[in-house]
Amino acid sequence: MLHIQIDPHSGIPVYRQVMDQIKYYMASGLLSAGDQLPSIRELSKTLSINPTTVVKAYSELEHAGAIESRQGKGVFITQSKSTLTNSAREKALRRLARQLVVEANQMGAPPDQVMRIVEEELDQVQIKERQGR
Amino acid sequence: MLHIQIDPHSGIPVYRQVMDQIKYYMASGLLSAGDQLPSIRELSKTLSINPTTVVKAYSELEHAGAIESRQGKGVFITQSKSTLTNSAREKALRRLARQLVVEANQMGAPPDQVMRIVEEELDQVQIKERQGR
Amino acid sequence: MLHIQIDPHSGIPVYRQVMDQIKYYMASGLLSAGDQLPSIRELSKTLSINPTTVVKAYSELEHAGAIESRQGKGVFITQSKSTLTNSAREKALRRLARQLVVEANQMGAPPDQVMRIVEEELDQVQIKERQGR
Amino acid sequence: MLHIQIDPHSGIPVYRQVMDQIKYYMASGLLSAGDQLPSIRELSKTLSINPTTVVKAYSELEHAGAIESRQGKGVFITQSKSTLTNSAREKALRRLARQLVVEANQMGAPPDQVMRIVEEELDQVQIKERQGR
DNA sequence: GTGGTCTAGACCACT
DNA sequence: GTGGTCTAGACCACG
Repeated sequence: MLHIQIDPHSGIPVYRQVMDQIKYYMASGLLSAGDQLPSIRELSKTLSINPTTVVKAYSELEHAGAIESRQGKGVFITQSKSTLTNSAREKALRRLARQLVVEANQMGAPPDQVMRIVEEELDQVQIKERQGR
Repeated sequence: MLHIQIDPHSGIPVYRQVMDQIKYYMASGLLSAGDQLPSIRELSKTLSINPTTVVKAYSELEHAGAIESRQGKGVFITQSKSTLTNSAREKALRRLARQLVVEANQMGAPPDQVMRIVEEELDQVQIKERQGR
Repeated sequence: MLHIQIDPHSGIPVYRQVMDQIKYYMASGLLSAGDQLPSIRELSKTLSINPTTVVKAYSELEHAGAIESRQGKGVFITQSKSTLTNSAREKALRRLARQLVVEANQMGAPPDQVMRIVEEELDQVQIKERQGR
Repeated sequence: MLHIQIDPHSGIPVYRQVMDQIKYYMASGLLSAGDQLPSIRELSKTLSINPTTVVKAYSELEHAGAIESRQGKGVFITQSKSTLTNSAREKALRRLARQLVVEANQMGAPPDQVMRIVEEELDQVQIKERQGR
């Protein structure tokens, strides 16, 4: 049973919130390859959102290669071998890193703090991954 | 003279990019209370963007209390640094760091690559700041 | 002015028909990098289909890297540098090639005919590409 | 003994894959008029798919006049080859070829690669056919 | 039961 | 004006 929380006033699109939380569960090992996700109808009822919003979240995740939907069967986590080129991957990560760094700088946070936080987040993913197996 | 760079392909709204970079200059000390900002007409011409986009950026900044427009005189900085508490700062950074880490995990990028990219981006900001002063 | 024809009884999803025809126009050089596509509202009215169906076609094309949509400006053809790995590309093409070959075999079409048809289609794309430049 | 292979990841509906491969065997002469097909129960067990999926494949084939089910006796082939005219055949193949070429263009794959892949797939079908006889 | 597509219509964000 | 998101509800395809 997946615990996803939606904040309709956050300004972040609802389908994005769904995607992000599923990705986080995957990174932290609570969801792994082969696991079945809640059905579109079920999740939409649980979250009190429109089914098509869930459809959008799921199909974006499918585009990203994170999940796979099978007609009449359901939606499943894939063992994603990335189909992105190295340069595309680097570029995407660099954009996120820059966002973090600029925000930190703007707030006056020292580089050490940024590195510490990133390390901690990396560890959390690693640790949970080990637990899951 | 303010060096603002707009990337129309970044996915971030243009008015947001303008705001962020002005806030960034305020945080890094290049702009401080009392300094005058370029006029709407001037900035829109320099950046080749729509004047109404600059209007939106300025009015959001004014709403946030960061700048003040004085009729017929121009737009001026009213405060020079962020007022966030330490814990709020940490929380905001952690959100961005988590996004980066989760995305990296998704793409199968190793932790080393993430750390390397963050370090590189941190260095780059430092360099720019030194040049600016 | 783009001439797109929709056959609602073909069994092929409408958004797919839109995508395929735009891709074909790109391949044949009638649309090239930088060109603006009809707006969502305009195209939906022209084709007498729902705007969200056009949205779906456009956003799938954007995922494929073929087009780019800019908030408040419109939708434009990109100069797509592929972000797919070589193996993913080969795999996708092989699937289509297999479909063609199996269908041909099923119909009793000789290999020569298949090769001839593929060459002709390749030529058509090539020729029009040269004309466009 | 029919060798049918199902790929649940191909995106093609399972019942379609079953139909296509039976038609393929008919075209290649491995199945001819009067031959008996495996029972629904047997085939569904062999392929590890749902019996209703086999029912759907068989009934579509029956509807198309390719097979005939005789109550209590089994399912039999009624015709052994495609009845398409040359021009219809050419048209169908051209549609598939165009799809392949357009997609290749989209991904920036050179014409040579397309030709190479088609040749390889043609060869592979030939080999299978020879082995079957 | 499952997911896939489409419609009609609304509101928001951006330029 | 542009695209982006969301809702409500329908029908079809698949297993």
